[in-house]
Amino acid sequence: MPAQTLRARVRAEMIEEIKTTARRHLAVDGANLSLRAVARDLGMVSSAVYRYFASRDELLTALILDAYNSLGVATEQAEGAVARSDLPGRWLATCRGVRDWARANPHEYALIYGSPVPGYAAPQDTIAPASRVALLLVAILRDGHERGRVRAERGERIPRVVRTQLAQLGRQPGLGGLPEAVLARGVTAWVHLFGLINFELFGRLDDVIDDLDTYFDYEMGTLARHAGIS
Amino acid sequence: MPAQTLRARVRAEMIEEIKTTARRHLAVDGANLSLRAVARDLGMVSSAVYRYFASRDELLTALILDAYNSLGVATEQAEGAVARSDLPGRWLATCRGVRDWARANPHEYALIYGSPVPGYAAPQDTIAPASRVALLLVAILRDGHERGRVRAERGERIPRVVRTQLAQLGRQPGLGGLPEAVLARGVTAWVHLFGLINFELFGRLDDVIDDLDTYFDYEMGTLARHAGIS
DNA sequence: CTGATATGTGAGCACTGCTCTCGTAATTGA
DNA sequence: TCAATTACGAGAGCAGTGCTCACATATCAG
Repeated sequence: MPAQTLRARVRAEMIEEIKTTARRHLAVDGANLSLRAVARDLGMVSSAVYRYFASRDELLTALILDAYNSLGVATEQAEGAVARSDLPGRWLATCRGVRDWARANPHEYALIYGSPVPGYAAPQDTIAPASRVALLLVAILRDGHERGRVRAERGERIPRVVRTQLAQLGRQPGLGGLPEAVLARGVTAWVHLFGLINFELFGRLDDVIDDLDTYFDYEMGTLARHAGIS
Repeated sequence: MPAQTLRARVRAEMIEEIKTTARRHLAVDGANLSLRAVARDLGMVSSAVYRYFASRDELLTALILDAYNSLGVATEQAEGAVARSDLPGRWLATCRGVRDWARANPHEYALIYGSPVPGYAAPQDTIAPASRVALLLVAILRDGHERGRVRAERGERIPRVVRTQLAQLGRQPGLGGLPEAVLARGVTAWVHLFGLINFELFGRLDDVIDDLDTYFDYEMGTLARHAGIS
């Protein structure tokens, strides 16, 4: 007799199977995912799926959560493979990690970084997985700052409102003790990273930049230097 | 007897009416627009709509085209209201113009800058309206460059591949005669502008930045300075 | 072993995009 | 001016959708 009851185990497998086939359908149909089609593929009747997911939205939410975590681990692995002291290397690896995952899983990326489906409110438990990449960027900045190799650019004037906002943001767990100027660069880089990937994936750069690999690295390098990473 | 035949005129009005109610539905249902619901609102049967739009996709395409142009004229008007010599003012007005329009018409914005609907290929006639904002940004840079007030930052090294790509891009109509370094900043700003608005509209900055008005202006100012606008 | 629970089935409802046929109205050419 | 053509709206119908419900069966806990 296993630790889990048989029914619980087969249920977990079923959930995984549903999500897997749903992901496969996602790559074809995009966000308008058909529960019935997924059920058909699994050889079950559509109403049976509702034993596992209360609605189509709930299935999509599960896929979104998985996507955030999948992106998170992929990026963290890429970043983790670089020597701790190599800050620019870690930075670039992080950015590339996001982009590579996005290009490998464009539909899942669109699911989490495209337009939100109307009336769909992101549940509370998605916000932690959703911030993994941002935390990774900040971690690099913090490491660099602690080693004295990331310094706030002087002479730049941040509006007082923004500065206090950043200070407040810096008090959140995981963002501790960074000067506002550095944190500001972090946010800028975070926005630009996903902005660029969005434009690339959604074809907005198609007749603008050919060699997107090189351009991406160039832009991320600029961001890194801008953030004070040497 | 009018210049247009009566039928042609009432047809044009009908098309406009359909698009207007479709836009209203868009603000509620989001991108999954119901042709039947639109028809119901207009007191006609669903099949009648097909006399005006061959498919739901075609109606969406028309809305997309209108949205691009609406965003274009709004931004161009905002930019046009600033004295020609005030380059930072024109820049900020342009960026604010985009953001204001996006915030005023979030669903139409999502339609054109959110994830593309799967299997939907942007028709050829959308690319010109889609580039109006970008051309506006470049026009400001070109004006500044001609007046000798926008100078390429020295000391920055652009990869050769990117540089030749930018040179080729600069040969396109409307982008004439800008140094690659300036053009590079223009592209960066363009990406960042829409990246930031995306993050704002899609709620990604909700627990990060409170005073988004100030932050936006701050970021756009940084971009302008970065692009060499003084 | 028995009662409770979890799961799959199939019918059904209201909705969707889209097609087709059929009258009717507006337009056009002779 | 009149006939032929064209444009348009109505309505039925098809295949698909998300979702609910009653019902049967398999699995569990006590």
